Amino acid sequence: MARTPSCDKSGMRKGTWTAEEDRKLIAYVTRYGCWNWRQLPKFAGLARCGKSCRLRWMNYLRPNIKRGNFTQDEEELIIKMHKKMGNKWSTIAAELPGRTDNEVKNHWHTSLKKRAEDNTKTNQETQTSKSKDINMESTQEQDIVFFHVTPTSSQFSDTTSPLSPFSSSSEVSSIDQSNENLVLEDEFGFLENVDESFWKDPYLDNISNTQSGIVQGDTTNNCAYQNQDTMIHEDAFLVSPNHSSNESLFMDNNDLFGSFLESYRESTVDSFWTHPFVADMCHVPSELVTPLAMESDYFSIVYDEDLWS
DNA sequence: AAATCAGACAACCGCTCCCGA
DNA sequence: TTCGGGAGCGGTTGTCTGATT
Repeated sequence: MARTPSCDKSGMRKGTWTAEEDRKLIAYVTRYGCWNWRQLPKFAGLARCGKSCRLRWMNYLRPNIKRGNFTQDEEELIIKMHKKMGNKWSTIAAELPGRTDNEVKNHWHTSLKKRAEDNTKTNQETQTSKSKDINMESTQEQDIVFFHVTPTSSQFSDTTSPLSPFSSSSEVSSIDQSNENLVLEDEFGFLENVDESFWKDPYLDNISNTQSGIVQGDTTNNCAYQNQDTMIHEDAFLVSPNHSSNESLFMDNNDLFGSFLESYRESTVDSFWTHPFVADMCHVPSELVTPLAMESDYFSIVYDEDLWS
């Protein structure tokens, strides 16, 4: 998936974005906004063209982006809208909160296109068959075709379940929708299932305070984990507790940071899983994060108490 | 176990649109 | 009204990953 990093003629980096680049872009845009994409990389300390920065922010880093599999409703809407307006991906994406045009476009090309074609074919055959018996006066109803697809594992999650980068995995199928507590334990049973050896990992030696939940952060080494096998984000954003580093910008302006958190509070819980903000949340002052965690059944934090004390 | 294939998706490229001077 | 620069959009590519042979 990741492209081999390279540079173009002018020395601009190309290819996959690194965690460090993401961090710089997030930090800059969060503080100053995207006032000029062309100039932005220069001020943000990025050796990227503005276009690349914009794409990265719009498609992956900005808040409220929904990751994970498309629901059946979303897929039906995409197919329906595509039939009506063609490749107007941005218009279609606008009807799907949290989805980007790029994501919709990719999903169309990888799975929906063929399905839509097959369905149209089937539909036409059905119509041909019917026309032998029925003299249809109008074909108006053919303009909109609904596709009823047999749910697969990738379509299992409904709109009420948390969409995380892991929600498409097989463990989701063990969800007991009738018991929320059980759901959390089954799907995200990290805490009770943690292998002792995981906590002996030198990366996590300094973790001293554990709240129940899902996201496991390591402020010492800037990593966030979903479980011992799945690191959500390496080189996660560390907000300096002593205001001395460049990363202390959130601390310097609590109003700004407050509004930043507010955007998460207003969004669905899905956004907490948006890479890499989950990790970012692990590295903000506990007094800011804890209330946020209390509001969500799905979010919590592990942090280095000594670091923040 | 290795090779091959197909699906998925991040990212680039070129074109068009829009807006301000 | 025209022109230039920036932003946005859609097409396409390149690479990874999991499934299959």
